[in-house]
Amino acid sequence: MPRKKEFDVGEVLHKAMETFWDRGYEATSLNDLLKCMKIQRASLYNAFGDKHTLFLDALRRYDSVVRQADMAKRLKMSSPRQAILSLFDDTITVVVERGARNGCFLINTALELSPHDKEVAEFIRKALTHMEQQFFRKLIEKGRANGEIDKSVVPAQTARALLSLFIGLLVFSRSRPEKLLLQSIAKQAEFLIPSGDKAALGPPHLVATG
Amino acid sequence: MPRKKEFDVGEVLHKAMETFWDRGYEATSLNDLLKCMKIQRASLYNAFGDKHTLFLDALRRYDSVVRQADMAKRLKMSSPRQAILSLFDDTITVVVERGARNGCFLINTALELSPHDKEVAEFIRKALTHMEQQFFRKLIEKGRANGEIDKSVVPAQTARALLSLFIGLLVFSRSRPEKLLLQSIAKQAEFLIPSGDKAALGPPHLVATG
DNA sequence: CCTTTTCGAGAACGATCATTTCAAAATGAC
DNA sequence: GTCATTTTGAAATGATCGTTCTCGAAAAGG
Repeated sequence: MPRKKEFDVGEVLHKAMETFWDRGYEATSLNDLLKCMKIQRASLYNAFGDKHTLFLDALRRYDSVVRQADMAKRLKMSSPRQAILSLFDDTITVVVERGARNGCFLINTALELSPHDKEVAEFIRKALTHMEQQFFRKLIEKGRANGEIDKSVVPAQTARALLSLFIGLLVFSRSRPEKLLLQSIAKQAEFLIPSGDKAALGPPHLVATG
Repeated sequence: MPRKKEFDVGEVLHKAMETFWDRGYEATSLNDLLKCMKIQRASLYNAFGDKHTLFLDALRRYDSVVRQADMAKRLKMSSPRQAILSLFDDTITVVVERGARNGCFLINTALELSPHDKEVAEFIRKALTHMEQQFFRKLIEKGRANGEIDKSVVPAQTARALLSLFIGLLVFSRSRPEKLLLQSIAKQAEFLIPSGDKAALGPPHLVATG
């Protein structure tokens, strides 16, 4: 039978993902991709079809390898409340200390392509909904159940607010990656999920300090 | 002296702004611009320089004519707290009822160009900072002063959180323009600036309902 | 062996990109 | 009317876009 592929498909797809993530869809040319993926033109078209298909594959890879993997890791943490807060804290750490200014590939793409690309739009819609329902909402419910989060917190609504705050954080990480600014946002995330009977604290808005 | 211009510069710039706002910088071609501005190639280059300069002009126009004008209007409102909340409510109304899915030109551009265009990045940084300090922060301080907003609210931090929430709202308006989702975010904005002595309400996290 | 597929390296495709150029028409000042 | 100036319409620029194709060499299975 045929000759085997000389490059690892997942590996070069990952490289493509990084480039699209950094520059967006329109600003990334085929030559840019070839350079970073280190494969030939024919190989790219043979393995991935066209640019748009490659982009969707890269987006899917980001969603599973980066986003869902990270979420799964946090969902397994023993403290639901800490799982949520660690997402904010870790994001800040990566931005401030390691200088990661790429934001989130999904959010970047949501703004660039969602209004004009139905296929991309649908994928992003599902990913954001998944993040809202299966990450934030689920963790809030677990936290309420085990007493870490105050019962007054409404899961559905707070999940949406946390996601919104997190999106703001990601936007800032691309345009105003200032530590104090990002920390204020994380602090308010904490404020949205006040501790329950397991941990004693005053009314949440009284602990607001930076 | 010379022949007079046959088009209104501000008018055609406004048209260019709308197109860039809708599609972004890279996805908008010169032909797209010429079609929507209804002027000739030579006229465009004569009046605005090149595409990048035109884009910056459009961005500046958006900032002054759309953003700053709206902020100024709200800053003059009698109730500072309502001024903030009306920004969220009005945005939702425009998105849900008038189908405005363009989001915010500044935020869209922040994600598309900020990491790779220093000139744009600096302008956006200033605009976002202005919005944080001169709109949210100033209104929170006024609200605290006149008793509409509880004294426990920390202006600097809450201003950042509100801006972050608002950015989330704008991102969603481009990718998930669902009324209930957007309203949850607005509700949490309300939650971040609990009423002071002028209006009686329980602890803020107890009023969470849709 | 032969067949099949992928490889590297590149040429070539037509289309579109942003930008420049140019002659003709139109305008306002004199 | 004349001249200077700027618009207009359109053509032409060279570059780059995504995509297809060529071609010989290399590698694996029958």
